[in-house]
Amino acid sequence: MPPRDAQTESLRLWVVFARAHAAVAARAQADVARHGLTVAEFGVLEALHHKGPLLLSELKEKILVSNAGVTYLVDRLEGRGLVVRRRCDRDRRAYYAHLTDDGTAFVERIFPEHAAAIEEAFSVLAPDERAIATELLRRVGLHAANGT
Amino acid sequence: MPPRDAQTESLRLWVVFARAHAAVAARAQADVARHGLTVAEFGVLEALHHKGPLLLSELKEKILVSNAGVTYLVDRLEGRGLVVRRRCDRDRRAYYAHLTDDGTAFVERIFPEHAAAIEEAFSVLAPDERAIATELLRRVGLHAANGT
DNA sequence: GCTATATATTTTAGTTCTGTAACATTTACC
DNA sequence: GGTAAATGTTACAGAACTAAAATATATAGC
Repeated sequence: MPPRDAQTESLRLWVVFARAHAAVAARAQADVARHGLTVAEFGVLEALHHKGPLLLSELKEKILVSNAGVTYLVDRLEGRGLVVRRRCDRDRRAYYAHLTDDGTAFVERIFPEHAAAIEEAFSVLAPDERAIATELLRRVGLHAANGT
Repeated sequence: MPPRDAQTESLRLWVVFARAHAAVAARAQADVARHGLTVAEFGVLEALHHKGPLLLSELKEKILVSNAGVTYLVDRLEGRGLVVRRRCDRDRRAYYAHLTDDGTAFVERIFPEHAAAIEEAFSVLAPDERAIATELLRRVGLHAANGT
C-alpha cells in the first residue's frame, strides 16, 4: 500500500467524516434551538445533569470550549436561571457550576427529545455497525487528540 | 434490544464522534493556520483546486457554509490574490470562483503537508478499518442530511 | 407576453465563540 | 520562608461565520 493511497483514502475519510458530522450536528442544533439553546449551551446543561456539579475547568474539558468560552456559556445560563456558580472550598480561584432546580427540570424536560433526535440520526446503522463506528472513532479521537 | 439501549448507544456514539471530529479538526486547523488560513478558506482553495472553477453556489455545497459565508470567504481570498470571480455566461446572477496562478501555486505548495497531517490523524486505523469507517460514516451522513 | 415565484449573490447587523491579557491564587523549587 | 512559575477564571477586543433582507435575474405558469 503506497503512501499516496493511504493518504488519498484518509483525505476521503476526512471529507466523509466532516460531512457526516455537519449533518448530525445540524440535527442536534435544530433540536436544541427549539428550546433557545446553542449546542454548546446544551452541552453544559447535559454535562452538569449527567456528571453533577463540575469545576469550570472540568466543564471546559467535557464540552471542548476555551476558558473564555466556559465563562461566556455559564454567564448566559446563569442569566437564564438554569445554572449557578458556587465557590470551591479548596481553591480560592475556582468555581463549580451547578444546575438550579429550574435547570434540572429544564434538562429533564428537553433531554428525551434530543436523545431521540440523536438516535434517529444514527438509525441507519445496525447495532453492531454502531458499536464498530464507536470503537473506531474512539481510537481516532484518542490518537488525534494526543498524538499517541 | 429495547429502545433505551439503542438511544444510550447512539448518544455514546455521538459523544465519541464529536470528540474525534474535534480532535482531527484541531489538527487540520493547526496545519492550515500556519499558512494564514482558516479551515473554511482552505476548503475553498482545495475545492477549486480539485474540481476546477465552481459557481459560488456550487462552492457552498462543497464546503458547507451559508450563502453569506461563501461571499465572505471568496472576498477574503480574492483580497489575497488567491481567487478571482468571473461572470457566468449563462446566468447574469451567477459567478464562478477561479484560482489565480498564485492561488494554484499556493495550494500546490501547502496541500502535501495538509494531506500528511490528515493521514497521520487517521493513522491509528488499519486500511480495512479506514474503509469500514468511511462506509459507515458515508451512510450516516447521507441519512442525517436527508432524513432518508 | 405577462405576472408570480424562485433563485444567485451581496449587504448588513448580529451571534457565538476565541485569543490574549489581567489578576488572584496555588504550586514548585530552593 | 521567599520567589518564580503555573493555573483558574474573567474581561475584552476581535474573528469567523450566520440569518435575514435586498436586488437583479431566471423560471414557471397561464
